[in-house]
Amino acid sequence: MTRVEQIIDHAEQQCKTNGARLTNKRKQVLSGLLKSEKALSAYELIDICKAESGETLPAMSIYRILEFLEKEQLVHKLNLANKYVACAHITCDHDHFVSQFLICGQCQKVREISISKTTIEELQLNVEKAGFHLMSPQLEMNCVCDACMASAA
Amino acid sequence: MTRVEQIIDHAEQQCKTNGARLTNKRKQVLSGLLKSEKALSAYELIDICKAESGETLPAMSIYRILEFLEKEQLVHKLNLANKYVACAHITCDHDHFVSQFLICGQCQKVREISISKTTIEELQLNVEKAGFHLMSPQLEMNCVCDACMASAA
DNA sequence: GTAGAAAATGATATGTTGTAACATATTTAG
DNA sequence: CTAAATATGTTACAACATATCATTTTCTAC
Repeated sequence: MTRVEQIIDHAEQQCKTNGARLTNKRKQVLSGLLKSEKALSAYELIDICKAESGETLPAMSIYRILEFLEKEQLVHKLNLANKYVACAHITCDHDHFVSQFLICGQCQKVREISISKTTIEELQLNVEKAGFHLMSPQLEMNCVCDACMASAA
Repeated sequence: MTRVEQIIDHAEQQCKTNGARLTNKRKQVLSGLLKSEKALSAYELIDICKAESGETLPAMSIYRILEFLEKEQLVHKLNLANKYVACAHITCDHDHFVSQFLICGQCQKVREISISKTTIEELQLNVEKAGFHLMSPQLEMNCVCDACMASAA
C-alpha cells in the first residue's frame, strides 16, 4: 500500500467519524493533490483527474469537492496563489490551529509549518489593536525554494 | 490643498528622484486609491477614473499603471483579495521592509501596520530552516473590522 | 527643431479563476 | 420502496489578468 493510499484510507476514516462521505471523486481529487506534492489550481486538478481516470470532472464539481475537503481539513486553499494543497498533517489526528505556508513561486512546492504560540499572539495582538478581528489564521508567504533558487542561479 | 493632493505631489517628487514619470493617468489611478481609502480591484478603478475624468481607461492600462505604482512603492497589491491599495506611508520617505495588511472582508478597508523586528526574524528563520527564501515580505490577513463586526451583529 | 529611440497608452482578443442557477443521479433513512 | 438529503452534472457567465500588436507621447542627440 502506497503512502498516498494510506493517507486516503486515514482520511476516509476521519470523514466517517465526522459523518461525512469521502466519495470516489473526492478521493480522486485528494489523491491528485497528494501525488503532485505541490499547490495546484482547480483547473490543473481537472487535467490530473482526467489523466488518471479518463473522465472529465466539471469545474463546478472540482470547486465543490475542494470546498468539502477544506471543511474536513484535508486540503488548504492558498489564497495568495489561488491554488490548493493537501494538508501535510492528515495522519496526525490533531486539529489545526495556525499554519505558515511557504509557497515556491517557481515550482509551486509548498511547506506547511507551524508557528510558535508567542508569534501568533503577537500578530493577533497587532490585529486587535488596529481594530480588526482575525478571520482565517493562516499565514502565507511568497517564497522560492532552495532547488529553484539554485537552478535559477 | 487637500491631503490627497499633497500626497500626490510628494509621490511626484519621489518619482522624479527615481527617474520615473508620474503621468496624469497614473495620478488619476493613485488618486482614486487614495480617495477611496480602501482596497479596490483594477476594474473598480476603471469605474472610478471614468467617474472622475469621463474617459475610460482600458483594463490593460490600469494593470500597467498599477504595476508601475507598485514598483515605485506607492501602491501595494493585496494578493489575498486581488485588490490594490495606496501605500499608507507615501509621505514617510522610508523604504518598506515588512508590512502586515489587515483586510476587512466586508468593506475592504485596509490597515497597513508594521511588524516588530523580532517577529519578522522569527518568521524569516522558519522560512530559511524549511529551505525556502522569502520573496515578498508582506503579510496579509483576512479580517473583519470593528465597524463591520458591529453592524453584522 | 527634427529624427529616431524609448516610454506610455490604446485596442482586441483571449486566458484563468470562480460562481449562479437549475437539472440529474446517487445514497440514506424511515 | 419511497421520500429526503446529499452529491454531481450542465450551461452560462462574472471577475481578474495578460498577450500581442498598434499608436501616441516624451525624451535625447544631433
